[in-house]
Amino acid sequence: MGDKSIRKKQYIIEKAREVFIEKGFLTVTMKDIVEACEISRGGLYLYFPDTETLFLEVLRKEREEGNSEELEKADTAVEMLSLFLREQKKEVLQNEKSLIVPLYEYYFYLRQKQHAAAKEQTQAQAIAAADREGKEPAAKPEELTEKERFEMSVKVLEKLIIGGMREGYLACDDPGEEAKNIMFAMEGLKICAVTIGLSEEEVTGQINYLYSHLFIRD
Amino acid sequence: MGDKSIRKKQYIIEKAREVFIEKGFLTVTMKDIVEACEISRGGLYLYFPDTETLFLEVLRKEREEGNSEELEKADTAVEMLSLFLREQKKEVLQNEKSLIVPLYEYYFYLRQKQHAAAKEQTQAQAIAAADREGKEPAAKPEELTEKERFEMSVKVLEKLIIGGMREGYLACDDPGEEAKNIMFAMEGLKICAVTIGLSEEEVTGQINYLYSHLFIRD
Amino acid sequence: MGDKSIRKKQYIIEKAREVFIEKGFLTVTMKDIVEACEISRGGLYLYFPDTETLFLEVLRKEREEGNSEELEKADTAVEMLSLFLREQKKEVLQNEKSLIVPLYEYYFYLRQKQHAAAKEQTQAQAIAAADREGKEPAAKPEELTEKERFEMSVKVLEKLIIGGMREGYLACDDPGEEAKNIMFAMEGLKICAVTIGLSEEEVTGQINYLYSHLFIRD
Amino acid sequence: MGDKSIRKKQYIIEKAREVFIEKGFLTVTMKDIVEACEISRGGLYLYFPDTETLFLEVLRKEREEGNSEELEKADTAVEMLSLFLREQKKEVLQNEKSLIVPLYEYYFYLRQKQHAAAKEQTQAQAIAAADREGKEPAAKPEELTEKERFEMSVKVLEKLIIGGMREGYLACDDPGEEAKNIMFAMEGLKICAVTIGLSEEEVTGQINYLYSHLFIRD
DNA sequence: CATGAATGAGAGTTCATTCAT
DNA sequence: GATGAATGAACTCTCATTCAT
Repeated sequence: MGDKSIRKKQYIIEKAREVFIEKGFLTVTMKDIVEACEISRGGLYLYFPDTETLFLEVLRKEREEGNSEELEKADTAVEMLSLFLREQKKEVLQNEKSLIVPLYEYYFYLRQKQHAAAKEQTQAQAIAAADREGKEPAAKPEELTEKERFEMSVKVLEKLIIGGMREGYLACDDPGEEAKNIMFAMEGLKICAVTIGLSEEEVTGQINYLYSHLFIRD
Repeated sequence: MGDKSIRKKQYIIEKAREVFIEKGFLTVTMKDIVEACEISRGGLYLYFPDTETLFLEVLRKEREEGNSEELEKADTAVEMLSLFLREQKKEVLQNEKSLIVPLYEYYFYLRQKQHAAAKEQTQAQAIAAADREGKEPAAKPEELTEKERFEMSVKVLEKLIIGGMREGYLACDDPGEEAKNIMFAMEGLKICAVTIGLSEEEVTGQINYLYSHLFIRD
Repeated sequence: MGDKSIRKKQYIIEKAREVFIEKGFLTVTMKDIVEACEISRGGLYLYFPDTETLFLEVLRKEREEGNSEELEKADTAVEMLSLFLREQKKEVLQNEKSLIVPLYEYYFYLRQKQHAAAKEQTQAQAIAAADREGKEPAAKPEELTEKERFEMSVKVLEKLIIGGMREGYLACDDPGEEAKNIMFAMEGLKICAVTIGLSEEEVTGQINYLYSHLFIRD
Repeated sequence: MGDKSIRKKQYIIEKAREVFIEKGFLTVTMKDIVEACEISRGGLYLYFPDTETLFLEVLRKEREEGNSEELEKADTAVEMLSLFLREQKKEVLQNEKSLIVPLYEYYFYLRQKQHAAAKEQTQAQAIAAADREGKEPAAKPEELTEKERFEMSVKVLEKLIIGGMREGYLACDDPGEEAKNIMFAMEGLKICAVTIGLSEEEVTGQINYLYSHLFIRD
C-alpha cells in the first residue's frame, strides 16, 4: 500500500498548504489540518507527528515545484535579470496566496526555539553541556539553510549583473552590494506587502526602479 | 492611589516588553506575562484585558520614547540622512532585543483577523454587511496606521535626498523611488536579520552602499 | 462506533439528570457533570458544549419517556380525569426527585437572557434591530414551547370535563376556566412542594377537593 | 455616624432590590451589587457579608412596606376578599418588576443547602451527628417561615370566606380547601406569569373565575 | 468608615496525543 | 493502516474576599 500511502501524504501536504497560507504557521493546530483534510485525528499522526514536520514538507514540495523554469528560457544575462524580477514581482503581488507569512512565522519560531535552548544551556550545568554536545547539533544537515539559499540568490544576481555589464547594457560600481540591495528590497517588498499592504503600482514602481537603475543612460 | 497604579501599569508594560521580545506576539499568553511580572493571575487583568491591548501599549510607549532625538542634532540634509541611516543600522543590529519579531507577528495576526472577518461577512447576508458598515470600522482612528507611518518616513527621506541635492552633495534621478528603495531595503535588512541572521559587516556594507550610492562621484 | 457513542451520551444524560435534580439548573457546572459521570473534562465537551444543551437533552428524554401511559387505560372521561389527577399528584409528591426545580430555574434563566438581549437591543441602533429580526428568532421551531404545552393540557382537561358532563357525572359553569384553575393549582402545588414543602395530606386534600368539586352532588 | 450608616445601608438595599429583580438571586454577585451601587468593593462588605444576607434584608424591607393597607379600607368580608384578589392580581401582573423570581430562586437555593447538609450528615460519623445536635438547629427562630406565612394567608382567606358566607353572599362546601385552592392557583398564576408568560386577560379571567365561583347564584 | 488593589481558587474551553478497535 | 473516543495539560477569565492606606 506504499502507493496509496504516498498519495494520501501528498493530499495532506496540499491541504495543509492551504491551511498554512490562510492561518500562518504558529497558530495552525493539528486539528485545523485534520479538519481541512477531512481525515481522522489518528490518521494524520500516522503521517506527520506535528505541524512543524508537516510545514517543512509543504516547503520542500513548494521548492521542488517552483524551480528552474526561468533559467532555460533566457539567452542573455539582461533577459535573465528581467525574468528574475518579473518572477519576484509576481511573488510579491501574490502574497495573499503565498507561503510568505507562514514562512516568516516559522523562522520566528525557530529563532525562539534556539533562544530558549540557549537559555536553558546557560542555566544547565556546564558539565551536562559538554555531554550533550555530540547529540543534537547534528540534527538537520540535510538541506540548504535559508541563509545559504539567500546567499546563493545574491551570487546568481551578482553574476547576472556582471554578465549584463559585459554585454554592455548595465553599469554598476559594486555588483555584490547591488545584488544584495535588490534582494533586501525584494524582502522588504514582500514583508511590506503582507503587513502594511502595497498596491500593484507601488510594487511595479519599485521593481522598475531597481531594474532601470542599472542601465547605462544615454 | 492612581499614582501607584500608573507605576504598576508601567512596570507591567516594561516586563511585557521583555516577554514579547523573547517570545514574539502570537505565542505569548497572559500567563507568561503574569509570571514575568510575578503578580497574580487576576492582578494582570486589572490592568489589561488581553495580550493584544498590552502589546499595543508596549508599542505606544516604545514610540513615545523613541522619538525626536536625531531630528534636532543635524544641520544639513546630508547630515540628517547620515544620522537616519545610523539609527536604522542600530535598529537592525539590535534585532535580538527589539520588537521587530513581535511586531511582524502582530501584523500577521491582524491580517488573519481581517481575513477571518471578511470570510464571515461573505457567509453572512449582504444586508447585514451594509448595516454594520457604519459602526465598527470607526473603532481605532486614534493613531497612525503602519502604512501611514511608512509613507511618512518615505516622504521625509525623499525631502532629505532633495535637500542633499540642493546642498550639492547628492545626485539622484528619482528621489521618491530612491527613498522607497532605502526603506524597503531597511525592511529587508530587518527581517533578514531576525530570520536568516546577518553579520554586522553585511549590514554595514549594505547601508554604506545605500548611502555612498547617492553621492556625486568625482 | 456510533453505537457506543450513543450509549455514552445516554449515560451522560442520565447522570446529568441526577445532578440537575440535586443542584437545579443555574448552579450546575460542566465540572459537576464531569465528576458525576467520572469522565474526563474534555470527554464531556465531546458530547455537549454546555449545561444548557445538556439540560435540554435531559428534558427531551424525560418527555419522550413520560408519554402516553394513562391515555390508553381509561374508558370514560371521568376515569381519565381521575388518572390525570393521580399522575399529577405523584409528580407533586416526587418533587425531591423531579426536574421541577431545574426546570423553573431554566425558565428564569431564559427570561433573563431575553431581558438582557432586549436591553442590548434598546441600546443598539434601531436599524440593526429591524435587520436581525429575520434571523435569530427562527432558531428553535423544533419543539413545543412551554406555553403551548400548558395550553394543550388545559385543552385536554377542558375536554375531559365536558366529556364528564356529557357522561352525566360532572357539573361545571365554565369548563375552560375550571381547567385552567386545575392547572394553575397544580403548578401552585408543585412550586409550593419544592419551596415551602407540603405534606402528602395537604397535596391529597387539595387534589381531592379539585376533583370532588366537579361532581354533581346528590 | 450611625445615621449616615443607616442611610447608606438602606441605599444599598434599594439598589440591590433592582439587581435581584433584574437578575434573580442565584446569579447575582457581590460585584453586581457593587457596580449597581457605585460603591467600593470593600465598602459593600462593611454592610453585608454576602448576597444571601443582603437578599434577606431586601425581603424584610419589602414585607415591612407592603403590609396592612387593604386591611383597613374594607368593611365586609366580601369586600376584603375582593381587595385581596385585586392585590394578588396586581402582583401577578407586575411580575417583571417583582421579587417573585429571585424569591423562588432563593427557596431553591435553601432547599439545596438543606439537602447538601443532610447528605453530609449522612456521610459523617453518627457520633459527630449527635454531637452537633445542640448547635446549629437554633439558627433562625427570628421570623416567620415561608410555610407559616402561606398558612396564615390560607387562614385569613378561610375566615373571609366564612365571613362572606355569614354575610349571605358566598357559598362553599369546604372553606379551608377553597382557601387553599385560591392560594395555590395564585402561586400557579405567579409562576406561570414569569415562566410561560400570561396575558392580562388570562390572569383576570382566572381570578374572576375564582371569585365569582364562590357567589351564590340566583 | 471607605477605598480599590491584589490575591487565588475555580469554572470554562481547546487541543495534542494516545490507544482500543 | 485508519478511526475517533478519551484523556489531561494548559490557558483564559471572573469573582469572593482580604488588607494596606
